[in-house]
Amino acid sequence: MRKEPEKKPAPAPFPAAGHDHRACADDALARADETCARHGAQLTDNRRAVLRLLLQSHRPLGAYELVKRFDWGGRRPAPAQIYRALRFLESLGLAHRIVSRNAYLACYAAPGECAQAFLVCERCGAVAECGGRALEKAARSLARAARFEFRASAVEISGRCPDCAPAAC
Amino acid sequence: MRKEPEKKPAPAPFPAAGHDHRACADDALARADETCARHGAQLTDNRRAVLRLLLQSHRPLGAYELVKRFDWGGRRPAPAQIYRALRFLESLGLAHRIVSRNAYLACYAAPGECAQAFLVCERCGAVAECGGRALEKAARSLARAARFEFRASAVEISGRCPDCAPAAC
DNA sequence: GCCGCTATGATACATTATAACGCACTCTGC
DNA sequence: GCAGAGTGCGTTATAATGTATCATAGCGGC
Repeated sequence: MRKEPEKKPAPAPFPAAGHDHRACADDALARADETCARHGAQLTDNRRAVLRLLLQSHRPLGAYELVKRFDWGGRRPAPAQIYRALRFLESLGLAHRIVSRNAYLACYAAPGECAQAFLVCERCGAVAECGGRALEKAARSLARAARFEFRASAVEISGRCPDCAPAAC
Repeated sequence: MRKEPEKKPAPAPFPAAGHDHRACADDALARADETCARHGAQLTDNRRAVLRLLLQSHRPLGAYELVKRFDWGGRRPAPAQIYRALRFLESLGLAHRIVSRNAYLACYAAPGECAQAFLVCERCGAVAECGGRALEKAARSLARAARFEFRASAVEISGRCPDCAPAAC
């Protein structure tokens, strides 16, 4: 999902039917370790647990949903706990906030590859991250034209994912 | 701000220094009347008041900020009141929600012209709506490549507005 | 040991948004 | 005029989301 050197325009951002969640998540977790090491940051138990939950779900989860799922030997962490981890993960690009849903999605892309463009299915809630070089370029040129100093762009495209689209084949 | 037939790439989306708020707001309000008439919807006192507040501020306001500003002869409306009006205004494209700020911005553009791309200043909070034809095109093609059925795209670009950018002249 | 730093655990609180209900008004058909 | 449907208003209560704050624990450096 993340190595193909630009053969297809978009390498099927929604996980395919036979998709192996576990391998995919383990993979991403390993990359997260690397990323943290590279930044001199620690992927503590807390943060790792939150990331793992996000990776397992393979779809965006709300902070309070994470609180519910967080198994802490019976107890539950306070929201602040979760938000801290999320902020950390976001700051390293290991997770993204889907602002239109108040939810958080693990990033499966390789470090440099994640482009902050999201396809959000209105029906099933699935979200795919997809490379938006063209989008970012357009955003940058728009900003430049308005003499606006670009820092980041967040693009959320809503519609229907392939599974939910009405028989588009 | 909204009639120039594509002479400049972006016609200064942030209001200029000598900008006449009142005229601009009255103008937009008149257009809102038209829009409502065209849709067979009523721009009731409540809705008009909320829209006017948004237009006056010329920057995004939170729902509770609107509650505070709403002068109702001493009393204050309940949040629900405001949210209802906002939902109505949004549904007709007379106002937009700036998701990244949980705030609402009046739309100053002519009905067909509003493009749902926003430049959000991180420092002063100003937001400009600006035409994003290229952006939307890129978004559409991205969606198509992922076999995703496009319905709408929301683009929020964060950075510094011309006034807040560090001496870019 | 002691300092400075970072992350945690906990409580409380702030902010944003919706549900639910009954009333008032308007329009329509009779 | 009047019943009934539809829409919007005003109100109360509550849900959902996000932060501030503070004390504590652990860890590395000196």
